[in-house]
Amino acid sequence: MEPRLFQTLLEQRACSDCVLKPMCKPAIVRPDELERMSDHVLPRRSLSAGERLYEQGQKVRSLFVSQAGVFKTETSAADGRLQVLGFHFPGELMGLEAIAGMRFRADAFALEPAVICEIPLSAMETAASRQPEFQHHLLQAAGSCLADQQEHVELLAMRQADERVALFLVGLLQRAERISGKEEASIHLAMGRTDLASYLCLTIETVSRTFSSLRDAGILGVQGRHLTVLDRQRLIAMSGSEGAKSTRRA
Amino acid sequence: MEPRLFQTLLEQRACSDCVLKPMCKPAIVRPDELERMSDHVLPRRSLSAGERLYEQGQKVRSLFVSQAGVFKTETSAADGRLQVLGFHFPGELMGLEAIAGMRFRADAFALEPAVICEIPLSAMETAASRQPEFQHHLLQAAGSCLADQQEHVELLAMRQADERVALFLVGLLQRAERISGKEEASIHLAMGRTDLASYLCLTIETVSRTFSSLRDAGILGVQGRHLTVLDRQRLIAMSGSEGAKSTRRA
DNA sequence: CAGCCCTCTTGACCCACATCATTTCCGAAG
DNA sequence: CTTCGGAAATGATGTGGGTCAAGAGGGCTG
Repeated sequence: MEPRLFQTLLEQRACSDCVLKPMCKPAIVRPDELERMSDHVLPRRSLSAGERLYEQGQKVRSLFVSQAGVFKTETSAADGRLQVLGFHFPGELMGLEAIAGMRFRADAFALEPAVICEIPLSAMETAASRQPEFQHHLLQAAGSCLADQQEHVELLAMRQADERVALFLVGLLQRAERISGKEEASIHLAMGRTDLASYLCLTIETVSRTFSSLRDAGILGVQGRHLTVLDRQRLIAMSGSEGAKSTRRA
Repeated sequence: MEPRLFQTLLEQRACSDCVLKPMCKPAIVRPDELERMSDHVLPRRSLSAGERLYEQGQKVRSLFVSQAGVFKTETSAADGRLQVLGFHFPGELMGLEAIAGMRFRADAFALEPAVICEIPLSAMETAASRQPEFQHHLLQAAGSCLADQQEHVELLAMRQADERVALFLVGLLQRAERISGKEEASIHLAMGRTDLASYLCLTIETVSRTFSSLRDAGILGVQGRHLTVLDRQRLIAMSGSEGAKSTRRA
């Protein structure tokens, strides 16, 4: 796919599905007009790959929604250990977990060149008060974040490494398909093995070995960060339900 | 402590700190008056130990806040595996993660005799629109839920069993102290070893062994569900920071 | 094209924790 | 008090994946 086109698709999708849509000036706009729009109300900012969006401990003034590009959020413990808490795709809200303590609880990094929409907290609350519809969207978005986090816990609770990897891949596939609207046969990983391993609470060696065994089983084609789904059914089967062979734990 | 008094303390604390306070009729009321109040706006319900508050898959009409008693939320996977996702203390919001899909994603059970406040979604959104202060509280509450979930992930990412247990206990201690307002030397576990193990992604045997080794190390007194903190400093030290001895993982 | 660096892969070994199997504890019922 | 049953503790053994150690690509720069 031609990059420019891909970018445009992302843009359409991200904006048409964005929690901030009701706040963003060209809220309801025909998709074919989106491309040439430039006068958005919300401030935007471009980030290059690896650039930091916000920093753990920093005071929260705004929340963010990726408009293009995938982000990761990552905490660093006192002893220096890093832990990837989540990956954030276009249209997904970032930073909500920080508003209770008014400080960001993690660093956020762009994993690839990205465009971010910023929403000042004060503007957000004002808009939510005035527009019940937006308030509703906001609560829905909060609920989604929470549901995502729960899924992360459920993923970690699947103890076999291959189940975790499979479940993660199925999740990626679903997110990609929700964006493109069609069934995808390939996955491009925005993150490296290190971030992947951290997110799954495994080592990079284990992730690598798991990919290899999926490849050997004819389920997945693996070329670095480019994956090809060869046997969708078996991949889905591996991602949890089939387990139950041995293993106890309540 | 006399049960009646304890109940009263819980009641004061839960209500004075409740997200729903601005919606609940006797919102600002002197603590000494709370005890004899009975005409609350929000519907309440008593549950006995083990009773289910809501069920996975059920349509969401209301959110809940425990007013007294600890709850657990637990998902059951297709293959029957159960996973405890969280424990919910008085004053904490339950069910927000469900509003994106409009169905509860987990079962909720009272772990002990409990009183629950119910808030219909429609009433909540209306109130939030009319009272910016309540809207603000609600968003803060959503942020807290999210932060709690992140802490759960961080807990699971601490791989050593004893670190997880120590971190969990320190968390309980903090919650108890936030409620009572003073430093606590003992912890009463509302949950059994099975729920504890599930939450920590360990087996009950490992939890039990970890408790024993904490006891043998003179850090903790263990009598079933009643724990005594003997060496607070070492317990806190174990709960993460000290790690970093071996183990890699990014 | 060579040299370099960085990410990923693969192999060999080992340990923390799961698993399986008893035993002990403790509260409720009689 | 004794009996009973479920929860918790303890012991013995096995293994998934962490750890350590080498390669193997693959994309830069000179």
